[in-house]
Amino acid sequence: MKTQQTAEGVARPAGRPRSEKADRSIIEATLELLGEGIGVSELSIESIAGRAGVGKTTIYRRWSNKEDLVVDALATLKPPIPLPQGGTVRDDLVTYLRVIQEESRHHRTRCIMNIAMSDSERHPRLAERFRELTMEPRRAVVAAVLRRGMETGELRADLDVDMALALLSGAMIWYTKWSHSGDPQADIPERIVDEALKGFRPRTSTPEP
Amino acid sequence: MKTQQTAEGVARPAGRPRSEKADRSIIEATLELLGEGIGVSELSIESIAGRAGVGKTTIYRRWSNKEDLVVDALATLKPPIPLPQGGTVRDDLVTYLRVIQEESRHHRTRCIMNIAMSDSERHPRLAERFRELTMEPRRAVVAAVLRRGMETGELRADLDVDMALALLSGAMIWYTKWSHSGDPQADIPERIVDEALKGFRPRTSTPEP
DNA sequence: AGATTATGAAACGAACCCGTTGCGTATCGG
DNA sequence: CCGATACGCAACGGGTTCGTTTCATAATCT
Repeated sequence: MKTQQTAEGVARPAGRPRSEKADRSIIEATLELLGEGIGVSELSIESIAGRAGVGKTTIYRRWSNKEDLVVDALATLKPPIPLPQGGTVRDDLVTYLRVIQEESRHHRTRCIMNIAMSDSERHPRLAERFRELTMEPRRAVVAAVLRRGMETGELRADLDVDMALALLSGAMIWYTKWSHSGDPQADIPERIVDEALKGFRPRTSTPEP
Repeated sequence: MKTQQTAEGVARPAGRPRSEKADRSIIEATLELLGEGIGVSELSIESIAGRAGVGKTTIYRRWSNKEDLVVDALATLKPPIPLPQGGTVRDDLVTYLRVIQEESRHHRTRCIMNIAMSDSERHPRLAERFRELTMEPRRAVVAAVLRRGMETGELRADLDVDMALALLSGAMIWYTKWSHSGDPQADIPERIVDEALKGFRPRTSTPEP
């Protein structure tokens, strides 16, 4: 096996190197198709090859099965890193939910989300990948905001962070999924946060600063 | 066109009548397959016919396309009508979420839910049918509970019922979807309700009766 | 009996998609 | 130049599903 050291010291096998352009166009074609609503099971290697302007051989040489390809494709999705980190906890939460709401307007985002939610049973690796790449970073960001609020006293000191996260994110998902007839509803993030902060019970005195 | 009046006064065309047994087995086979995780797009008429022990002709004679069949199949799903209507609002809400949680343990329910959430883009008629058959009745039940609480003073008089519903249901869905590694988490309904009732902000005095 | 319609089974041609192979060409190292 | 590998393309045999048609049989009404 003949190899050679490049200037950066990376071993390279003999022969024509693989085209990075082909790599990118395959991944991009995959994401495009998924973003158009094609489910993982309906996604065909042939359609990817056609969309990418690439021979099927080129795909099979890189990935042995469809799921591996989709996993790698999802891995290239960079989360827009919604880092509010500014004013009050209330404002940071609203900002965060606004990002989620804005994302949900993009057809592509909704389709990817659908894949993550529905194919989690049949494609656990996909679900896991999506979790660690998209869900977990955001969860951490919001959790940090909540914990800051618990320290400053803006939130209850005994708040259940996980549960608060579920209430906020769940409500946002609920509205993006079942908002009837696609009405804009621009103020949903504010309303979610305010309702969650206040709680459902009446309060006699308002301890807000 | 020769017809005849039956005892109930229903007009009947000449010739061999359609088999109601075939009707039922086709619908049931459809629901079985969907309940096993087969998506609407992967669902094939041939597989339904095979499962139902029926010729494809018999299916095509009744439904002109797959979506119509699935719509009719979903229409036969009776919601278990979770009607708490008993003690405090808090207990009724917990009872309701417990029903949702219990349902989400059944594989069939999860699959149907996935179809309703994911195929809503490509099959709006399916989503609409599911909405009016499953979501709406439950929404009405919980809304009634919440309104009762607003009258009795157990809940804030200015509570946003829709938003409260989104927070509760959204959080429950969130946990059923992303509960890591399938841990039981039997107390989730209580925790959701209590956290939602209390709200995130600290309170100085507790106005509960 | 005779007319009429439904049923299940089988087969049809067409369309996809699978994963693989062969082909001529392109791009690398030596 | 030569060996090696990758490329796009076309074709392969094999599979599934489509929607339709044909056929012998079954059920119902006149």
